[in-house]
Amino acid sequence: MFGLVDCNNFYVSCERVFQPRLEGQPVVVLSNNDSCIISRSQEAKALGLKMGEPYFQVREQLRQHGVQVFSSNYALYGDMSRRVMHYLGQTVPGVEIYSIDEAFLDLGGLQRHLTPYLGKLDELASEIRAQVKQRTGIPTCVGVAPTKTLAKLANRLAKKDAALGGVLYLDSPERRRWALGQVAIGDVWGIGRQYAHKLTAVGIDSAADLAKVSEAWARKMLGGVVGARLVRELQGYPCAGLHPSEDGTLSRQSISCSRTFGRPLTAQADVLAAVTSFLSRAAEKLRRQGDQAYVLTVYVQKNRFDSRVPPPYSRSATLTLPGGPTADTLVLARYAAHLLARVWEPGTVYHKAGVVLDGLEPPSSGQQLGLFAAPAAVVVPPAPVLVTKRADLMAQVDALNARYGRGTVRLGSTVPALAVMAGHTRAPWQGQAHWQSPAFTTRLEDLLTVR
DNA sequence: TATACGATGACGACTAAT
DNA sequence: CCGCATTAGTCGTCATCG
Repeated sequence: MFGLVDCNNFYVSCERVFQPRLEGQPVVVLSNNDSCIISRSQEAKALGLKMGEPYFQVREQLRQHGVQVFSSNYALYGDMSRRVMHYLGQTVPGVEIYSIDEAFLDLGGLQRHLTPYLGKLDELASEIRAQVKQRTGIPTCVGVAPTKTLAKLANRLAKKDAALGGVLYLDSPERRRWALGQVAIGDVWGIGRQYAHKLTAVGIDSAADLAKVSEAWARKMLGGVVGARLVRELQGYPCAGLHPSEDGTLSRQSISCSRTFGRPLTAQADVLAAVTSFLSRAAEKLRRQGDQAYVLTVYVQKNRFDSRVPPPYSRSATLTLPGGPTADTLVLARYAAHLLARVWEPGTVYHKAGVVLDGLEPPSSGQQLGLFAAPAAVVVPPAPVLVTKRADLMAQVDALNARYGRGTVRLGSTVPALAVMAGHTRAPWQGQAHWQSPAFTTRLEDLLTVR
């Protein structure tokens, strides 16, 4: 049996925890560079504001209705997420952190101290919900069902119907049949816009309709094995297990960093500064995870919303690192510069860039190489003492940046000389964040004062 | 003026090895 | 040496989800 804990309007809820005046108010949180709406309070949803809506298109509407607007504050949201996940980890034996605001729980074999809840999983779910609220201030809903897909579905219904008290346990086939009939096809986990359109065209309008199709049909219509699994899960047969998150953290298979620029860029030196900066961030995340990367991708994007700009909007270049896996920012940055030159088209106006680290694996010790090992003849191991010095250097840089703030120590190539000479404090690729709340939980000077 | 970011997986085209 | 089939891997693009 699976539980799904999903925080309500998570980013808005995080802002509300530290600013109770926001309760009952329409509130939205904007994405990076104050571009798009990415979190809405119930009151904001009631005004018709949509997820992903560009800010500049609704600015007037927000002003008219007195909507409280926030730039995103990921330091705060990440910290609140850790608090929620930490409590869940302490409480149930298996927790899979699915996203910043969601976790799957293994409610199959409960530990002894939870056995009073056996057969009363709705009571356990209610208790978890109440404890998360009390300990972190974050409201949640909990769905419980025999498969992950049904737990997602139960969670959605728990959110929709306030009479359920934030919890729905699909404990019987009858309840499951009822629940399937309540959910529109496009709201099923794994059914996006394309599939929803395809399915409604042939009269499949609800989760219940989809649960009735044959496996062969699902394979044909919904991308092979993925579709077959989805239908089986709706029928109550688990096809996906729980992947517990080790000590409350998530280990990624890939790490990326990308941003839309503060303004369109045409100079390769400016984009290189951006790419190098993104690469530095990605490499920091890589080292924090304790891994090395074997594959590096750099991509650049034009403005796909500009009708004068013809597709393709994006170009990428990927490289399997000739020197083998590394977590060294300087090594990675050197290759990133080459990859940027490969995708660069002179005379193009660029809008966004990003880097991706793939083929992540822990540092290999001695001769032992991992999944992505190159042929032995090609592997040229650097002198061990040098590796140690470089690893030490990276550790020192990470420590300084952690202590004195991100960007205290950074690569020279992230700082375009012209920008410095012109006295700009902000690099041309950096955006704005006009309405950021204080880092209530992670910066000493921003801590709340209680009188 | 202005339209997110990050993670995952699928697929087609291509290459190398067997 | 070539042609063919198969497999694994690489690389670029696209779609989906939260």
